[in-house]
Amino acid sequence: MAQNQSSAPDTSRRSERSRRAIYDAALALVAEVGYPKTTIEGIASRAGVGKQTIYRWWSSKADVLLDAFLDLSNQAAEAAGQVPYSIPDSGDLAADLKYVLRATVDELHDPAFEAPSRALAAEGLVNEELGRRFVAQLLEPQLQLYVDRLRAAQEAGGVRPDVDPRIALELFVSPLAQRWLQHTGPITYEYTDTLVDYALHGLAPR
Amino acid sequence: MAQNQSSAPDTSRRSERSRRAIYDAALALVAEVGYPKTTIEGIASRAGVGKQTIYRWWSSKADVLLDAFLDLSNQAAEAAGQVPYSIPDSGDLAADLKYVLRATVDELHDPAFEAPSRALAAEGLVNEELGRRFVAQLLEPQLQLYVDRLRAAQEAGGVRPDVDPRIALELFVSPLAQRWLQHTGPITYEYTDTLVDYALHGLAPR
Amino acid sequence: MAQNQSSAPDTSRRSERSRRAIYDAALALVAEVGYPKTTIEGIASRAGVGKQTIYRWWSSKADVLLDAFLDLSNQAAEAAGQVPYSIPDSGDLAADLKYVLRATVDELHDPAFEAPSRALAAEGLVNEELGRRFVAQLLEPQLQLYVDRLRAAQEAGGVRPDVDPRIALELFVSPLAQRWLQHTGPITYEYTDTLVDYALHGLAPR
Amino acid sequence: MAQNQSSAPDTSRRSERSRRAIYDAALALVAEVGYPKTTIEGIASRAGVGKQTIYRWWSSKADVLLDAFLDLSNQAAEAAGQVPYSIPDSGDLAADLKYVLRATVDELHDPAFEAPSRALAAEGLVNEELGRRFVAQLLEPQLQLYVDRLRAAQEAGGVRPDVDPRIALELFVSPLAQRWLQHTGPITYEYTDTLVDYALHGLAPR
DNA sequence: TCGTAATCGAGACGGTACGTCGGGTCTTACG
DNA sequence: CGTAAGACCCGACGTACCGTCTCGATTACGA
Repeated sequence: MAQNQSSAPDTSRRSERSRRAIYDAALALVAEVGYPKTTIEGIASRAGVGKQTIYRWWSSKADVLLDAFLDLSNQAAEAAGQVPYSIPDSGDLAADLKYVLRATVDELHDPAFEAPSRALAAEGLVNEELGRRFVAQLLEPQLQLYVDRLRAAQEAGGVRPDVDPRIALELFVSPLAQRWLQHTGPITYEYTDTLVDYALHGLAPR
Repeated sequence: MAQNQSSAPDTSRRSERSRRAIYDAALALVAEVGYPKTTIEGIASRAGVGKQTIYRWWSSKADVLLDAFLDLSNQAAEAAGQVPYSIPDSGDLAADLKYVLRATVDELHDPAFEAPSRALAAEGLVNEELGRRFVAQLLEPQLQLYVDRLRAAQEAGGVRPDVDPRIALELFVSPLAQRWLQHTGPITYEYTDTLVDYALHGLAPR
Repeated sequence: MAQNQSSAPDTSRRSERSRRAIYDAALALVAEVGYPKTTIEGIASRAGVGKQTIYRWWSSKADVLLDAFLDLSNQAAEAAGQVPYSIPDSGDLAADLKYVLRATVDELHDPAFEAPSRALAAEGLVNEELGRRFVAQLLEPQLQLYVDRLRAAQEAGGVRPDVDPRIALELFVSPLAQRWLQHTGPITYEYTDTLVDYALHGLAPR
Repeated sequence: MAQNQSSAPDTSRRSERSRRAIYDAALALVAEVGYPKTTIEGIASRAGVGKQTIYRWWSSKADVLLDAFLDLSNQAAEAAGQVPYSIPDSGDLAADLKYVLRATVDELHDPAFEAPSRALAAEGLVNEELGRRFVAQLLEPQLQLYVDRLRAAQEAGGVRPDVDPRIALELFVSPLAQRWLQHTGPITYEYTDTLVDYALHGLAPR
C-alpha cells in the first residue's frame, strides 16, 4: 500500500545518531531550563542537528519530548532488567501495594523523571492529541499492573468480588498523582501507606 | 513613605471598565481558540485595550486568566446566592458526598468552566508560582469544605476517629480530578457514587 | 481619507534613528559582502534593529537598498551644494558633454556607488516593479538633463532640429552604461570623448 | 596520471538524457516562474534527476542556465541553417544594419529568449565570473559580426577610416540593449532605424 | 475650576522563536 | 562508476508575539 500523504519521509534512511542526540538534548533542556523555555531551535542546536530533521519526524516540541521520555522509560526498564514488569504478589495485598507505592514515591522524587513527565502531563491537559498518547502509552500500561494485582487479590479473597479494580486502584493512585502534580501536599512513605490502609479498610467504622 | 520605583501603579485610578473587558476577552478567547493560542495581544485587542494596560496590572497571560477565572467563580457563586458555601449535613455522610460530587460532575461538564480551569491547572503544573496561587485560591478552599464535613461525620461517629480528613477526602476527590484532567475514564454519577462507597467501606471484605 | 489596507503603519511615529541605521547597514553590507550575500537578517542585526522594523517599512531587500541608495544620492548631491543640477552650457556642446561624461566616469569608478547601483540595476532587470522605480527615480532624472542640454543646442544650431534628443542622448550614454554594467570594455576619458565625437559627427565621411 | 581529488567526474560516462532534461527543465522554469523562483531542486525534480547530478556538472543555477541557453541558441541557429552567421553586405551599410537590427528587435520580443537571457544578463551584472562567460560566449561573438561589417564598410569608403569599429557599433547596439534590459523606452523598427541614421550621420548639422 | 499627573488606547520598537524553503553534501540502492 | 532519491546540517526567510517604550487623549484629583 502506498503512502497517503505528500512527502512521507523514508523511515529506513533515518539517522539513528540524530534521533538519539535529539532525545538527549530534549530531556537535558527540559531538565535544565524547564519546558516553556525549551525550544525546537534549542534542541536542534544542542543536538547538532538541523531544525528540519526535527520537523521531519515530529510535529511539535511536546511530540519530541514524549518520544524522548518513552525512550528513557524503556531504557530505564531494560536497565533494571525487568521489562515484563508486574507488581509482586506475596499474598499480602496491603504490603505489596505499599511496597510499589513507596518505589513510586522514590521515582517521583528523581529529578531526571520529574521535569519531563510533569511537562508532558501539563501539555497533555491542554493538548487533546498529546494527552491521549500520554495516557495510552505511559499511564494506562502502569495502571494495568494494579488491575492485574487487584484481580489476583479478588480471586484470593482479599478484595470484595463486586469491586471494579480499574476504579479501585484510583483510590490510592490518583491521590498520589494529584499531590505530586499540583503540590497539594507532601509525598512520603507514610502518606502512601496511609492511602493503602484507608482504601482497603474504608473510612467508616467497621 | 513615597514609592521608590517607577512601578507601583495607582490602584484607585484603575479603570474598572478595562478590567472587566480584559476578563471577558481572556475567558472568551481561551474558550474559543484554546489557551496556547490565546495571546496577550489578542486579549488586548479584543478588549479594546492597550497592551500596557494589561502589563501594568498583571505579569503574565496565566496571571490574567487566573484573576478572570476567580472573578467568574465569585460571580457564579453570588448568582447562586450561596457565598458562604458548605457541604450539606443531612446526617447521612454517603448521601451528602454523593450529592456534592454529582453537582461537581455537572460543573465539570460545563464548557464555560472547562477551558479556563483546565488551562490554569495545566499552567500550574509547570509554573510553580501560578500553581501555588491556583491551589491556594481555588482548590484548597473547596477541599476545606470536605474536611469540615468529614470532621462533623467523625464527631457523629460515621467516620473512624483516627482518620485524617485531609487525606481521606482525596480518596474520592482525586480520582474524579484525574479522570477529568487526563481523560482517563468517563465521568458519571455512577462513577462518583461508586467512589464514595469504595472509600467509605473499603475494598477488603468486612 | 482613511488608509485602505489593514495594518498601515503610522508614519509619524516612525523612528528616524532606525531608518538611518538601516540605510547605513544596507549600503555597508552590499559594499562589503556583495548583494547576494546581503540578507535582511544581516541588515537588521548590523543596524541593531528588529527584522520586523524592516518588514514594516519595506517589502524586500531590493526595496531597502533602493531607498538607501536614493538617500545616499541626495546626500551626495546636497553635499556638493548642487541640488538643482544641470549640465553646463558653455556654448560648446562637445566640450560640455565630454566634461559631464568624464565626471560620470569618475563616479562609476567610486566603489561606494559601484556596489549598490550595480546591484540595483541587476535586480531591476528581473524584478519588474523595482526596475520601474529604479528607472523613474534614478535613471530618467539624470537622462532628462541631457535632453535639456541637447534641446538648448538645437536652438543654438549645434544640433539638427529634426533630431529627437531623448534618442540622441542614448548614442553616448548607453554605450558607457553597457561597458560599465557588463564589463564589455574599459571606461576611460578617451573612450567617452570618442563617443561624443562619433555621436556628434557620425561614422560616415562628410 | 591519476586524479588527485574526489572531484573530476568522468565526462565519457555522462548521461546525455539527463543533460537534455536539465536544460529543458531549467529553461521552462525560468520562463514559467521567473529566474529568482527557479531553484536547483525544482530543476532536478522537473527533470526527473537527482540533485547531485546537477551539482556534479555545474556549480550554480546561473551556470546551468547559461549552458542551457547556449544550447538553445545553437539549436536555433542550426535550425535556421546558418551556423557560420554574418551580417549581409549589400553594399548599403545603412540598409544592412537596419535589417539586422530589425531582426534583433523581433528576437528580443520572443518570450522564449526573453526570460532566460534577461535573467542571465542580470546575474552577470552581480556575478563577476558568470558575467565574463556571458559576455565572452554570447555577447562578443555577436558584436564581432558588426565589427566585421563595419570594417568592410571602411574599406568600401562608407565609414571614416579613423573610426574604431568596436566603439562605433556601440552607438546603435548599446541603446537597443539598454532599452530592452531596463525598459527605458519602446523597442520598434522605427527606433532602430533612427539609431542607425543618427549614428551614421551624426547629430550635428553637416 | 483648573492645572497636573496618572491611566488609557494605540502601536512602533528590539528581540526570540516559529515553521518553511532551499542550498550544497552525503549516503543508499540500483543499473 | 553514474544515477535517482532523498536525509542531513545549515542559513535565511517572512510572521507572530513578547515585553518595553513612546505618543497624544482622557480623566480624576488636589490646590
